[in-house]
Amino acid sequence: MDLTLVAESPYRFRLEQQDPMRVPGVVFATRELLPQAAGDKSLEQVANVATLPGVVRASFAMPDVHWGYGFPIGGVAATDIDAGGVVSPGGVGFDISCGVRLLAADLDTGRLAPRMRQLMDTLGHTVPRGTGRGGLWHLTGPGQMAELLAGGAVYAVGRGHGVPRDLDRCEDGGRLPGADPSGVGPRAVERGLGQVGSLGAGNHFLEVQAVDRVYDEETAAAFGLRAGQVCVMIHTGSRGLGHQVCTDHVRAMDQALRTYRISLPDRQLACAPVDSPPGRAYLGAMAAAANYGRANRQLLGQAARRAFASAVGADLELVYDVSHNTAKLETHEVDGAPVRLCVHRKGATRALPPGDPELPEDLAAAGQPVLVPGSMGTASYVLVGTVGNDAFRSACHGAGRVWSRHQALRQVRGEELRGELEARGIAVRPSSWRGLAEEAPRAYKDVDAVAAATEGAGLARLVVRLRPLGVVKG
DNA sequence: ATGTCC
Repeated sequence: MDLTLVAESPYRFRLEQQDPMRVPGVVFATRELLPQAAGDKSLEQVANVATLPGVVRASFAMPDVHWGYGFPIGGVAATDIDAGGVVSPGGVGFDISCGVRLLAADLDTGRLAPRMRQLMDTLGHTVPRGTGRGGLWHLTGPGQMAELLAGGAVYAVGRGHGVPRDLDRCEDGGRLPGADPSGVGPRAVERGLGQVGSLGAGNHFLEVQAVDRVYDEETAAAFGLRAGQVCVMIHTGSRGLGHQVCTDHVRAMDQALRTYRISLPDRQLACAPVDSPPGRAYLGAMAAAANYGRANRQLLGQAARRAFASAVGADLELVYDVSHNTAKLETHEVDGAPVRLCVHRKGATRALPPGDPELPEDLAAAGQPVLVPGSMGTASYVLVGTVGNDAFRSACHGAGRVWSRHQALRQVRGEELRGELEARGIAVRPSSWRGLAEEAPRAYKDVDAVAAATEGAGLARLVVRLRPLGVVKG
C-alpha cells in the first residue's frame, strides 16, 4: 500500500482509504511527532487495522503512536458488532488493562522535602517489582482467583484493600462487566496467584510527583488537584496473567481465521467476530484479566498509602484509575445512528466528556480525568475529556517509544542515568540497571509535545502538569 | 509487556 499522509489540519493527518482498507486512517500528531524511527512500521499498521471486518469511521492513531504487535501502540479502532465486526487480541495488547492510577496527597512539596528520602526508601522496600517475583497479596488458590477475576478492584476493596470511595474514581467502578474467569486458563491462573500487587518491569513505575503547572483551575479543583501538591502515579497492568491470556487467545483466534474466512494483511491481527464463540471467549477472558489489572493497581495504591502514612503522616485520595489497553463494548453514533461497537484502545486512554452518564456525580460537570504518564524523569499530565472527540472518545496514553529497547541499551548505561536523574533532584529506586537503561527518556518522544498535540487535535484538554520527585522503577 | 523460549 502507498502510505501517503495528507495533512487535514496541523494536528490531523489522513491515510487515504485504498484496497483492501475498509475505512481511512487518521493520525493525530504534529509533523515532528509522526513516526520516523527506522524500522517503525506503525503507519503501515494503521492501514492494516483499517482492513478489519466491520471496522467503522477510521483506524485512528494518537500522537504517541509507535510500532506494536499487530495494531500500533496508540491505536484506536471500533467494529460494528451487528455487522460481523471482529475483536482482535492484538488490538488490546499483551498487557491487558495496563493503565494508570493517580492519587493526591494532603501535602505540599515543602512539607515532604525533609521526609522524601525516608518515603522513597519505604516505597523502595515495600513495592514489589521486576519480572517474575511476588506481589503484596498471595491468593489462596483458583477459587479466590475466580472471585478476583470477576470482581476486580471491587473485590479487593471488599477484602479490606482500600475504601469504597476509591471505586467511584475507577473506570467502570473498578470492575469491568462480562468477565468469564473460566476462560482464563490454568497456566494464566498459576502465573497470577502470587503477583497481585506488583509493578512488573519495562515502562511500569510508581512515581512521587508534584503538581507543577495548572492549566485549568476549575477542573483541577474538581479532580482534587492544586499547584504544589504531592501526588503518586502508578503505571502497571495485569502482569503474567494478562500476558498468558493474550498468548492463549491469539493462538485460538489464529486458528479461527479459516472458520470465519477472514483474510488479513498481517497474522498478528488475528481476530474473530465479536458475536462468535472465540470472540465471546476472548472478551470474557480479557475482562477477567482486566479485573486482575484493576485489583493490582488497587493493591499498589494501598501500599503507597501505607508508605505515606508511616514516612510522612499524610493521606492519599484517589484521583482516578483508567486503563489504556482494552476492548470495550460501547454505543456510539455512527453516520447519525447509535451503533453497538467493540472499541479497541491499545495504548490509548478513554476520555469521557463532561456530562457523560458513566461519570461519577462529582466529575459529571468536569469530565473524565485522562492520565498520561511521561517517560522516566520527564513530566506527566492530567487532561480531561472533551465534547467532539471523533476517535470514539480516546486520547493518548504516554510519551511513546522512539528507540527499541535494544537500541536504548546500546546508547545508555543504567548507573549513569541514575546519576543524571539524582543530580536533577529526582530520587531513583531501580529494579535493574538494564531495565533503567531501556527506559531512558531519550528513548521516548517528548511528552510535552504529545500532550500539546493531543489538546491541539481536540482529543482532550490540559488540566495539570506533574513533575517527578522520585521514581520506584519496575 | 512477558517466569524476554515449551
